[in-house]
Amino acid sequence: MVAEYTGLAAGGPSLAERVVAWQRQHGRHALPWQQTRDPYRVWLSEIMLQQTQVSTVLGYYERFLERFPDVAALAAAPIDDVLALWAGLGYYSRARNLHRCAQAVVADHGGAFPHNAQTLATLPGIGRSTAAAIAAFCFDERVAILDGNVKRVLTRALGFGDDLAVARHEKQLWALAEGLLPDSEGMVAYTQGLMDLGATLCSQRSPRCNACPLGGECVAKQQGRPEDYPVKTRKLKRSRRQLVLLWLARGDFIWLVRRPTTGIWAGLWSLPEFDSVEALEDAVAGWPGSTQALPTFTHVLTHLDLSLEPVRHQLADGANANANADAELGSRWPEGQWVAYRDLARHGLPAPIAKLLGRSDELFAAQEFVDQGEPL
DNA sequence: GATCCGTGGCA
DNA sequence: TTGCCAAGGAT
Repeated sequence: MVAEYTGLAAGGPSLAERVVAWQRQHGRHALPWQQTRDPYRVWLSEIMLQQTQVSTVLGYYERFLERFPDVAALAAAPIDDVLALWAGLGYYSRARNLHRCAQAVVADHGGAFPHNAQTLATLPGIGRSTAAAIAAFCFDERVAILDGNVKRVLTRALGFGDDLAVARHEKQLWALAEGLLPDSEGMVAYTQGLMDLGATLCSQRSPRCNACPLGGECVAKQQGRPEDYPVKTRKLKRSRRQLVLLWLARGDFIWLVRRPTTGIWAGLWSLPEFDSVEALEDAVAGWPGSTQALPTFTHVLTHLDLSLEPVRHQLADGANANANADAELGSRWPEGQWVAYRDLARHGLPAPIAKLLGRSDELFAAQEFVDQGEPL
């Protein structure tokens, strides 16, 4: 059931007019990706910002542009270079799709991004909302976005109380969003303004309705319960998974393997993973050197609590032993390689793995206490 | 349609 | 401690 946005019935400024005027005066204008209408830069920002907050993206965006200044440079780069710059941002399929998209733009579109949302949405990693954002920002196309911010703003303004977990209802909201669009001249400010409203005033928990340009026209504010929107039933049951990891070191080098192309951290470099501590111990039993269990720690994902159990094995020196070890390692992990600690940043590592390896001094210190029989 | 895919911040 | 989720998309 949709209560009507009352500004329309009252003959006052339309929702779009209010949002456009507010954005131009009070919205955000200094974000790095707002200084341009270059589709490459806008596209990069939109992909990085998917399910990711602005403050997190800022540093990644600048580093990425410095290394890949245009779509041709990105398309020509090795995927490992892309993943290395994406490491820590999460949702790594975005990085792989980003790379594939750049290559498609070069190969299929003459090196230029398509100028309309419909064609943009055919490219890897660009869905309906992202395509619309690029088309609106770069080409003034009259097309609606519907991300988390806009869902919140529109459901509140319209009093749209139907469950967005139901596809039919979300489709209805898309249609409503399209019906609210201003003329093309206002598309940039309108699109940006909806997101600015959702990110600043119209927040999830404590919306600042007093400062909102929609004022008393907002149905949710009239009802006095803006926090009740949007309605979205969720059954997020978090599961647990155990990761037994082998930190295999030899001198200043560490053995890294490429993770499978599917599943968590797909395609990134990480430590060899085992099904159990026993399986890991069986594998290293015949290798020269010393084995130490490191402290277990938890890494929390949206749907998953990961329990990471790292075991460190320091391979002893010795030409014969090293040759045998390398042969077995190469056989067991064909895509593995010895990486110098100083070169770790050149590899895309999952955040908890980078954190683990970066805390080596701390962990080794803790381990020494264990060796001496002292409590941690 | 339901599930999967990261990380960090916040209450 | 736990839940929630942010400029979503692919399968």
